[in-house]
Order: sequence, then structure tokens, then C-alpha cells
Amino acid sequence: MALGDLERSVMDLLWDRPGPHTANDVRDALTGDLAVTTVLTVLSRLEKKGLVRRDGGRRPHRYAAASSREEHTVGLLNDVLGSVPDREAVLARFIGGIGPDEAAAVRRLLGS
Amino acid sequence: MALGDLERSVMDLLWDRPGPHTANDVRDALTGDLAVTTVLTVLSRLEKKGLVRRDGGRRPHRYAAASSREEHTVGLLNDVLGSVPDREAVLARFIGGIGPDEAAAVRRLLGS
DNA sequence: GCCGACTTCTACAACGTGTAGAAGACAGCG
DNA sequence: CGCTGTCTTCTACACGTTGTAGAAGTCGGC
Repeated sequence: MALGDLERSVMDLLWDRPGPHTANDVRDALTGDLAVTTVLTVLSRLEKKGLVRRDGGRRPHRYAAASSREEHTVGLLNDVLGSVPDREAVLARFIGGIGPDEAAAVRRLLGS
Repeated sequence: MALGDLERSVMDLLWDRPGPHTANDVRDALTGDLAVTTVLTVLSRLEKKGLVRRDGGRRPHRYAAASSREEHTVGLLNDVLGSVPDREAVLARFIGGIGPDEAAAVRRLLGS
């Protein structure tokens, strides 16, 4: 499920500053002048998508990202790769297109 | 720009059987019973998105994928990776999650 | 010049997203 | 114990994208 612009801004915020935030925190941190209800709607939708977890214990509810930006992004990568019949063919072309430093990094990671 | 289900089916078709196709070809090859105009609308939209090229020379216009499935998918991968501040962190986690055979393939590609 | 095939135009419903008001719930103060 | 202000939920709507296709226009061959 793809994210809209505002949804992405909110996720970026939650990822950049971890730790639970109230809806008001989020609204204040966002550029632009949004209503709190707007932010709450977006947070609810993100929660339904499983990207955000809500602590509804004490009264100003707290929201936090459900998984790290890296985990989420890897999920997206695998979604993309899952849509093709030949993952390796795509990986081949991808690897062929990355810069030398990144290639070195990948080699190091495969490393041992 | 994300593709809908029908758009994806059409692209899969064009990728699986290369060579130009008429709208009727495409409709016949698709499962389900669609109107030709439906297929034409989708092909037009895909053309506007740059995914399909049309040869309007002779009268039954011919349609073909503008780029290979691999190229297109690599583009998607880079879009995803372009949305995060630290590509390498994501690559690290991605590499960490792939199976041994795929790891071997990647190593081979990075090759000696 | 007419007919049938092919294309373009126009349309609309469903869904996702951005945006927010209105109404409801709840805690603390007086 | 009720009021008030804050916080949440409900409801709503506009706009863009996608699936779907009829109606109208165009063009080549007979």
C-alpha cells in the first residue's frame, strides 16, 4: 500500500524522532498549518496500515512508528521484487547500475 | 507512479510476449471479458506514463512496452531507495535478508 | 462514396488521500 | 458534582487515479 505525501511526511517525522508523540506534537513538527484532526486522521490510517502503533493508555494518546524506516523500506523492496517472475534478473541489472562505493559496501556486507 | 491491477496485467502481457500488439490482441490475451475500449484506455494511460510506446503508423495501431520489465523494476527499486536518507542502511538490511543462493548470485555479479 | 473496423472523446463509479468541522468523552478545577 | 477545555472519534467532501465502457468520429478498401 503506497503512502500519500502527508502520510509520508508523518512517517518521516516518526522515524526521525523516535519515541511516542502526541498528535499535537506531530502537527507542530510538520511544516504547514494543519488542523489536529487532519493529523489524527492520517495517524489513524497509518495505524490501520500497520505502520504506526498507538498507545491509548493515558489521555493524550501517543503514536510511534511500528517498525524502523529500514525494515519498512526493505518490505517495499521485496514487494517490488515479488511482482516480477525473475528476481535475479532484476537484481542483476540493479547491481550493474550502482556506483562503485555502493558496490564495495554491498561486497563488504556479503562479506565474510 | 504506481500501476493498477489491470495496468499491471497489460504490462505483464507486453513484457511476456514482446513485439507490437494491437489492442485486440491484448484484449484477447487478457483473462476476463473486457471491451476493447477499456484496453485502449489503459494502453493510452500507460503510454502517457511512458511505459508503452505506440506505433500509429498503419491503421491497427501497435503497442509495445517502452522498456524491459527489468529496467522498469530497477527504476522502481531506485524510487524506493531514493525516498530514504540512507540508502546503504536499507541495502544492508536487504542484503542481510536474502537467501544464500541469491547472496551467491549477487556476489557473482559483483564479481571478481 | 459507403461500410466496417479502428480510434478518440466523454463519462462515471469506486477507491485512496488531504483536509477538516461537529459531536462525543473525559479529566481536573471550582 | 457539574462546567470547561482538551482530546478523540465520526462524518464529510473534494480531488486524483483506476476500471470500465458507450458514443461519436475517422479512415481505408470495395
